[in-house]
Amino acid sequence: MKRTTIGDVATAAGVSAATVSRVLNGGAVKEDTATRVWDAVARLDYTPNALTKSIFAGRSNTIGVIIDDLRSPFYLDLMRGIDEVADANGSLVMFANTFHRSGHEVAQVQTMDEQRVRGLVVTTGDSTDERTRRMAAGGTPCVIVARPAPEDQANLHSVALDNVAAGRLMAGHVLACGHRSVAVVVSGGRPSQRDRTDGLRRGLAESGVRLAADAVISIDRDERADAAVAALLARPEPVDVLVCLTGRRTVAVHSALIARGLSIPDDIGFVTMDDFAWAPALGITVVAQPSYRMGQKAAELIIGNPGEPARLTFRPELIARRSCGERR
Amino acid sequence: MKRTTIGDVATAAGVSAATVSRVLNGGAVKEDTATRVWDAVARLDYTPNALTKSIFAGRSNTIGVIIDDLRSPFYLDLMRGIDEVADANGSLVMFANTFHRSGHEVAQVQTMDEQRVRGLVVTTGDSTDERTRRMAAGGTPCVIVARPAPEDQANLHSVALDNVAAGRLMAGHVLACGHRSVAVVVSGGRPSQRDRTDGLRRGLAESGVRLAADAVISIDRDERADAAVAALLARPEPVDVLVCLTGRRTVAVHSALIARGLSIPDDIGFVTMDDFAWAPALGITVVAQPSYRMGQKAAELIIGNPGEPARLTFRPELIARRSCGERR
DNA sequence: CTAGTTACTGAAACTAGTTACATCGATCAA
DNA sequence: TTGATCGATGTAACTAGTTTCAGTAACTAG
Repeated sequence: MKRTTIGDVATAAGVSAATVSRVLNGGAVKEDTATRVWDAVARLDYTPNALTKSIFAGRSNTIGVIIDDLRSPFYLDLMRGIDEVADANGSLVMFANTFHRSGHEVAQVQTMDEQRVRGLVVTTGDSTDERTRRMAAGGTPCVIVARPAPEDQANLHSVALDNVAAGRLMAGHVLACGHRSVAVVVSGGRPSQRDRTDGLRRGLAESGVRLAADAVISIDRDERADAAVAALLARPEPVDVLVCLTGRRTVAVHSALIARGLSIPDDIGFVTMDDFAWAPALGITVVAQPSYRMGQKAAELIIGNPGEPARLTFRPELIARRSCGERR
Repeated sequence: MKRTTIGDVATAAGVSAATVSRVLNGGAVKEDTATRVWDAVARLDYTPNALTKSIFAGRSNTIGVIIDDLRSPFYLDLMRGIDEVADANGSLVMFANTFHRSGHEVAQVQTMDEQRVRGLVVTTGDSTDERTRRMAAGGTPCVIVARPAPEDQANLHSVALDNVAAGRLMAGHVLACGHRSVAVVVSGGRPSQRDRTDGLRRGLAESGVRLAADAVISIDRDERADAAVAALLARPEPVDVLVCLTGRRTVAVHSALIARGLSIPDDIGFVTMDDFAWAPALGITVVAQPSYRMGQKAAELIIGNPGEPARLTFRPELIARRSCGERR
């Protein structure tokens, strides 16, 4: 099924393709000529080919986003923030999910580069990979989200939470709620997780509370949550509060606690990362990231594209509810 | 910043652009020529321009998705399903969010058409709009999700839940739990909402339970949930169970109930649409749609593109938990 | 030793548009 | 009346690739 081209419109209107282009994009054209062209456009149902425009422009008007998994309150809101700004600027969002297949990321970045995206937001991988770095070097603004800030390189920006502060915020709240024996769940060994753990550990240490090495367990799949919680609770020292440093595991860890018949916060306190729709209803205390705003900023960095690398750090915010045994 | 083109690679390798193209896409090329070309590709960091390929092919390798709002368990899982199939087929997903601005949808469809997407998934709007219909007529497979099946037209497919069955399923369960006085919350007057209401009403009627007209209230924004619930409870007849026919309002409606100090299911039963991550933890009974599978099917319809229109209807599934006052 | 076949390669045409430049007629000032 | 200017339009070159066609060289068969 051959589509209508600018040439077809030109023929129908009895003008050249150049004139049609001028009518469509605003050039000097006599009024009745323009009318004839618009008429032909409507009659032939002509839809210009944006791909062709893009190849001429050197790049498309699309922002690429590479994400591990949309389920995860943080990434979902990030996406929404990116999309909002993109939409306001007439940009589209192209989206690729790695579904946790590490290694797939490089291929996705390559694909985005082939699509000549206007900019790229990368949220996966432990650090900035070589492919992304080359893409930035090639002139495409790239924003690394929630990873360690990359080396100083043009077009390579970063948007991240102050993870150490997040850990400290949790430590402060946990202590304020009267807890002294803390157990921690993280997911994987990502730098962001390490920073949160460090912040928590230091925050606790400043009040003389020590976080034992075996009181921190990493869960890389939801199915492991039950076992991890069991291991944590089996330690000789009884646990006052369970701190979950990853929003991605909140459901699984919370469920594991409930499944063991523990009542929150009476039997055990619970704090986690990232606010979510059901947190108020469940009374779960969280340390929230401004994920929507981070997404907006990421998109703004791409659209504004300051030459020199920008490094944006966001402040975490404690939303105290009931799950940590807050006094009312 | 000028990017490396196939011509640059050709010059560097001492061959013509045609030969480079053949090396890259698999044509008959002498081995040492190919080696020289690959060498030049690596040395110059050449990334082929997919846009150019697409313009030649007549269409891109991207699936367009138009959605109201990603927050909503149904749409999120639908997206994930689409993405999974797209990814497996080397396709990308291009995403546009209408953010509930009705009318914006037509512009989004137009944009997707300009991008020459391989296919389009539309989930917004009350019915199939003219623009989408024209796009299908132009040869782009379009899948209408969760709307009334469009007229019989080539390339225009539909994927939907059997909404009447969903309503009946709810009626059956509500009755089985011993409830007789039912109140209902819907969102907007979309056909899917009407069908669910009809199914519910008929299911109840068959057991002699009448659903009063003023026992059904529509909420089109989360903020209205409190007022709507108040109005429902203010009716002379006491309400046994509140049925929420839209997954998008689950949080708001549930919270409104809790905010009034009602205990679920002791004071009032609660059933809603669409399963979600926290439903097991909260013990909320739902009628689930196979949203992930529906997304996969939508993508498969686009990739497989049967000429004749396909109309896929999915069966809802009741997941009984505790919120409806289930006997154990 | 020649004709036919095959493998490889390049020139040129093509995709669907944009844009620089040339052209043409009309208007206007000298 | 003539030269200059201007507005409107077409021609042709350009974007970055793919593909067809033709030609060359090498190889095989008779």
